[in-house]
Amino acid sequence: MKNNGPIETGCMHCNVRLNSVFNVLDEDQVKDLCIHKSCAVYKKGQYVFTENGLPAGLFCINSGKIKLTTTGYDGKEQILRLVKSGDIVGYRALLSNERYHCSAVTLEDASICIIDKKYFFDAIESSPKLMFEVVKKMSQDLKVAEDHIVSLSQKNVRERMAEALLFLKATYGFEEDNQTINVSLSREEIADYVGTSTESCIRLLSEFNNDKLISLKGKKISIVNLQKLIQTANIED
Amino acid sequence: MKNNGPIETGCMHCNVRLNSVFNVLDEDQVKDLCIHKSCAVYKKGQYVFTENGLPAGLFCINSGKIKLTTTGYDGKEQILRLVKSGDIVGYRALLSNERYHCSAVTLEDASICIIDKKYFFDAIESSPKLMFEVVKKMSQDLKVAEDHIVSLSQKNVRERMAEALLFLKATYGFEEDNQTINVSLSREEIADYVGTSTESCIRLLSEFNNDKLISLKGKKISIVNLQKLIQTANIED
DNA sequence: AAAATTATATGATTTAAATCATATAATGCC
DNA sequence: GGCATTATATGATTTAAATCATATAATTTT
Repeated sequence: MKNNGPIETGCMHCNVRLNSVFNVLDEDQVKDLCIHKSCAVYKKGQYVFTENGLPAGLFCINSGKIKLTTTGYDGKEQILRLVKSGDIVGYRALLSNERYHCSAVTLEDASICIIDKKYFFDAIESSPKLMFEVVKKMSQDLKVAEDHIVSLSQKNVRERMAEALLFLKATYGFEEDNQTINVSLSREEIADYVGTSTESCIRLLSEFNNDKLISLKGKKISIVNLQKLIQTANIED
Repeated sequence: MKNNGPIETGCMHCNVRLNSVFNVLDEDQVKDLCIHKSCAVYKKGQYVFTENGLPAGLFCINSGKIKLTTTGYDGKEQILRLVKSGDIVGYRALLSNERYHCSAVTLEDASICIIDKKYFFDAIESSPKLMFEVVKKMSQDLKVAEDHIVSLSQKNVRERMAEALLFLKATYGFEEDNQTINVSLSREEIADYVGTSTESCIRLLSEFNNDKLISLKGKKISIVNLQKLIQTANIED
């Protein structure tokens, strides 16, 4: 027998509502939001949007992990941000009415909503709360970017590598074993975030492994000695 | 005889109104703005605000140049942004309700307004246009920061140095001679922006000078061969 | 104006990290 | 399953850039 009741997969129960900037909206506003969004499933490695493209709306990550990358000099990739479920993506170009200056690529299979551009603008104009949430998000990303600038400017590769592992842990957390970082990146991708060569990245991970700071199993990295890793990253506070 | 007419030094005629995010406000709104701002004069080298401080309002640069710096590891200074007249400063911490994560220091004598925090929030809530202007500003700063990340990750010091000179030119423009960059930074400050040692910075400027890309007179740097400097910076497009 | 401090300049040396090279392991593919 | 491709690993060499050192020029301070 067919059930004609409320669709359980709607916005009411999705990550976008619970963990994202949209948590400030009330039930009616969320319902309204659902009308103007469309959901899509992406396979690992697919592009959500690409550099120089025009934003059609705001992307909300329902599930899956995404990297924001830009093509630097000689085609070398730079990972600018790492995004997880509940996050919004592509807001910068959208808000400033520009083309994307980076691409978004899924790191694993993902479910992603796109909220229509026009509707998103209406929503933030009519809800200062939502606007402030988006502003806070951008403000946070700006802070992270500027912290990254300081690292790249002042730290050596070993320190940045340790810092990157701590950053991955902070972003994606641990798996059930409480020590394995819950994301799979290639050595090259890690290098593209850290700002080093793939070989140096591999070498340093091996060293950290030998020094029992981390343990390696394929692409999975476990933090074995957090305290020593923090020391290696040379973080203040 | 005393003149009781309109005060000519008010907001109507200041840079903040003309070149800044506030250009979207109408005459009445600007008048209102004036009531809630106070202006102050800063000597070269003075702090406008400092790292970890709490924002009391939004700073608007009437005249003068400002650097935003953060203290990195081992106390090494990092220049994060360079600001000119007409710009707003300190909006990030203010909007996200955080402490400053960088300090603002005047690079020359400056005249700076501060707009009361509460009033600024009221203003952006009541004027979506103003809010969008501020958002665009932050978006721009985020883009610049991420471009800087790519440079620091992928370019060598020589390329970054050339790029920095082009950035200084883009930010502050030329003097009347149409080739001297209109800002005076110490070699150390340039190094703190480029992410290199003071010695390397001095050496590279000397080299550029010998190679007739630039010419040096004290802290004043003139771009003699723009085309070659762009090549040295290795900029695409 | 002289002394002291700080900024700029340049040479010599060291070092971190990139590059080059090659081997092995893992993954995708017909 | 076996072949091809890509990813990881590690050694050897080179190179860019930091560091150390010292000198001179330019500011500040007294």
